[in-house]
Amino acid sequence: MASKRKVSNPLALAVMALLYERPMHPYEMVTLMRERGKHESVRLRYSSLYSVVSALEREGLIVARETVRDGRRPERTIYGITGAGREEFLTWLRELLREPVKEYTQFAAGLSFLPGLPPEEAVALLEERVRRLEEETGEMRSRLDSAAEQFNLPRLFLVESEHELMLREAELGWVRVLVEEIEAGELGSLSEWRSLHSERGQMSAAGGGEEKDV
Amino acid sequence: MASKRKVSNPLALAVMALLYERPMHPYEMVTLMRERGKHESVRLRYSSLYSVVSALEREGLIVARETVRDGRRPERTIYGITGAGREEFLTWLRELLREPVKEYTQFAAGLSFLPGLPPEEAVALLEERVRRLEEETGEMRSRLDSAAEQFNLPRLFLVESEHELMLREAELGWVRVLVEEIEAGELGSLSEWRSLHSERGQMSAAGGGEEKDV
DNA sequence: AGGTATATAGTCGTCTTCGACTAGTTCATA
DNA sequence: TATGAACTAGTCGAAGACGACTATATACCT
Repeated sequence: MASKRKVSNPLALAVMALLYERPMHPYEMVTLMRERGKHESVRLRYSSLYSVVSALEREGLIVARETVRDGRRPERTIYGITGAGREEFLTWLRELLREPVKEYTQFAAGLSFLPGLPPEEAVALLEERVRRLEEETGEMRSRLDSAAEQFNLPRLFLVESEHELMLREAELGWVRVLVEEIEAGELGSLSEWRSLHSERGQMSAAGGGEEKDV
Repeated sequence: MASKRKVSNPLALAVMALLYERPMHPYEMVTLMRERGKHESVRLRYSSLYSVVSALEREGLIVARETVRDGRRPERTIYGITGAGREEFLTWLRELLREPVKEYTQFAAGLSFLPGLPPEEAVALLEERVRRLEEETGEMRSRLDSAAEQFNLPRLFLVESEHELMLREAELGWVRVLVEEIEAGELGSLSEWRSLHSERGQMSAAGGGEEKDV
């Protein structure tokens, strides 16, 4: 399973989902994705969109139906989904829901090199992160609540936003505890940690012990 | 802040971190990253590594020190970090720890199109995900415990693995609840949801209501 | 002696992805 | 009525990332 897809950008999934509903041209896809908040969960960039659309067409998952011209605007090509496209959409979607995949986050990369900073600085930075996460999650939660009630949209259509909020809140709780644990010396002796930075800013071991292989 | 870095692949951060310790050649970086488990938190690919190293050299963040040849093996170039490289490493690391950044996950993309499947199938897929997550988190936890005690490595050097495990466990709990909520009709009426799929497999609204903008 | 699996140490070409740019249209406003 | 912002609808070139491939050395097995 999880064999290589010919068009692997998740934006392609969104394109197929939209064309599953009805034929439309790329710019309309952008508009609809924005209206529905899908650009919060699927990275949307014009330049990628047009490449993705070409790739999908090349692979026979969508087809150009007609090109229309509106006044002197550039002409717009209207695409529709094919049978193969419908199948691919469903297969892909099932796979995404069924199979957890490893993601590499920026924060994980940062944490990997935490010993690269002295403990006091690490604590200060993480405390700043806590503040920013508090603000961010607060805003997410209120936007979520107001979106739900204003349009009385079933939660079904907001589930990805709830997921994002959940991840952020989990991170927030974890970082709060992490800060306390660092201060309590529970990650390792603070003096040893500090000593990695003693000689004129040179680290003697940025990555720590030699034989970690988790 | 968070202005564009000239070399933005997180692998570059790892390269600078390693060269902060001492000069070495690219293949040795791979070996060290593997030994220390850094490839779990920073995506490591040979081909990317060599591009990243060239880019860092081009930008003056690292320099080639010497090239040595060992028998008839290809020659290896040994790189060292520059002053600019040290600064860039620290600045970048601070930014990663201080500023939360939005990440787009595969699962979030999948969730966005959840209404594209009938509720019974969605539940089945998510239950399968729960099983896989249980297995995965179980393995992660035992590897983490054994790594800590076998080498009695301070937690400081495992913090990114703890972070990853925390995220997975949070997801697991959330998906379990989600399944129950779907079954209880708390995301929206199951019959309405089903009706999106009634006409010979055609969806009438893959993305749901028209005016969501969370 | 021969075969093969694994570790070493990369190169190359292709496909993807992105940021920057173009260019016409509509609308408010001074 | 000129002017500048915001919206519409993309194109293009360059850089980035990845998979597939190459080639030697060494250890192990039979």
